[in-house]
Amino acid sequence: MVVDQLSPAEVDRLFHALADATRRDIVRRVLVHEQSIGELARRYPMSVTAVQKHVAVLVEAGLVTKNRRGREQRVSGRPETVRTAQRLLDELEQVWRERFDRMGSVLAGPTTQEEPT
Amino acid sequence: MVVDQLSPAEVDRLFHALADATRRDIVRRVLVHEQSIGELARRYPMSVTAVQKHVAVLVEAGLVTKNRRGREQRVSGRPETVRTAQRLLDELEQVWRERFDRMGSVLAGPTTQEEPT
DNA sequence: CTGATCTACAACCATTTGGTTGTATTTAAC
DNA sequence: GTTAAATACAACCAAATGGTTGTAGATCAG
Repeated sequence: MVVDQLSPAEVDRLFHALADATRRDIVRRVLVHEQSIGELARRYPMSVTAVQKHVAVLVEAGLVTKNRRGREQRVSGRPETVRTAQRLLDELEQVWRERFDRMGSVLAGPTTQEEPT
Repeated sequence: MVVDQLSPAEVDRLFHALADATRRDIVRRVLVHEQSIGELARRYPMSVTAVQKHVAVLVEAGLVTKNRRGREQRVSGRPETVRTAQRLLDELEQVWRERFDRMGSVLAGPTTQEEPT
């Protein structure tokens, strides 16, 4: 039930990587098919260097990988890591669901016990 | 199938809000039961002001709400927004799944037909 | 009313972020 | 062997982030 293997810092990196529209778009593209830095850069109104940095952030987060192919660097998506993020949110939602279930118990009868602070 | 109503900037805010361990912990707590700023602050090694700022970020992201109750401000979690984040990730994963399906089609042979949209 | 508590907010600070330009290295093409 | 293309990387910059302290306004208790 506990997702981890990921340190809080890694989770930070993961969600931080997703908190930028350009990076999300890059992930979307390279989940469809790998693409070079240059190909990606042509799609955004920014320098190749800027895209390089975005890709570096995504690599650190584990959302994409780089594979050198001759003089280009092919970027491809890692769906497992998207899944990891999903599981983290599922855990969060589960916390709420458990409360919801407890509330159901309250409605069902007086046997429910509050957790002490 | 399309999640939207959320602008890219709103999605940015949502994931950015989740990209901090303290904020994730606050969300977890207030999903269980609402809590005042002060109560929350006692749990973290930082000032009340710092926690206030974290809560403000979470409010902007729609992950929590504040409700004044006398002199305190009760913070409670919004599970719908957690759900929204999940759907955004589901969409990302779906992009990959569609590619996977296309690859499957190729492997299965040329007779396979995509489901019309 | 007085005093304590809870929250708000401004000002400040160091670090990180997201971008730039410029230079260097590697690889491909001719 | 030159030249062009793709990437890497350092240096720089403005703005945002995540924290602090200090001050002030509400609200509750006595």
